[in-house]
Amino acid sequence: MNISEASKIVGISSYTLRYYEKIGLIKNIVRDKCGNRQYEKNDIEWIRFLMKLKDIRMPITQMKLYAELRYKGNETIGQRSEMLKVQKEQLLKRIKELTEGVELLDRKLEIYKKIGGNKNE
Amino acid sequence: MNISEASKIVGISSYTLRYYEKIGLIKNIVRDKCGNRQYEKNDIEWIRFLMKLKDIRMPITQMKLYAELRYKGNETIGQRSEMLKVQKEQLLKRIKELTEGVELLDRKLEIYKKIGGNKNE
DNA sequence: TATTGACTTAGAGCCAACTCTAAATGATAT
DNA sequence: ATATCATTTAGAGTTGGCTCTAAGTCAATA
Repeated sequence: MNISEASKIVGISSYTLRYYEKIGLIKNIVRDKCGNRQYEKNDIEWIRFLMKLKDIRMPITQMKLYAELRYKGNETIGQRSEMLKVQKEQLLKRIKELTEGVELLDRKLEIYKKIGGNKNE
Repeated sequence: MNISEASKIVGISSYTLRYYEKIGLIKNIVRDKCGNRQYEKNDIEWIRFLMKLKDIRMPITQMKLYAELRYKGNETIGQRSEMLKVQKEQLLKRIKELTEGVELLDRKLEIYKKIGGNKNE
């Protein structure tokens, strides 16, 4: 599939797809006879995985490192595991912070309920 | 307390404190005879609350709206409650996404364990 | 009195992560 | 054949959120 189709199915713009390639997150995209990018199934899967890493706030620099290891093949699986473990720890920490954030909001909402009545209801 | 003391106790730079004032997140800071900022107890509390909102990824534009309502006084408590409720919903959604992220990482780590052995151990 | 040091301001610079522009090429539709 | 349209590239511009610089003021100390 070409770039605009790929763009649609992964949910990011063509600009961004080219940008990811430019900075090395995506590599070895096949070109057709006109020189246009032809994204294949496993490219799409990889981009989807990248989007997941992005969702969980892995910075692009980290993703790039991960991508480099991936493109080196199976002998880097140990290193990739380590990276993902670190990422997981950070995620768990973050989830804890956000959960505390919810509690803070609940406390604040409770206070507002007491002093303000509910003028918007 | 002056700006550098305030900076230390809230954990953000003097630059950032002035920037927050410039964009309207913080207002009405008392000045001493020399024109230097004198942060008071309730200023510090407000800044700490702002930092919590920031931690939970409320964008500065939203924080600014919230700040404007706060500086208008108690008649805006209804609106502020609404904002915090929206923020809370977003947070809960985010927590769910991150929890799914942890699961994704666990699945990937399981796969790596199977195919790669553990070359880093 | 001279200098040191913390503060003041307006505005420039920086970084991440896009987002877009301009100019060119090549395939398809009229 | 000409126009239209998606694509290509390099590189410029944008946004959010700071971060710093330059030039100046003021109070305290040697």
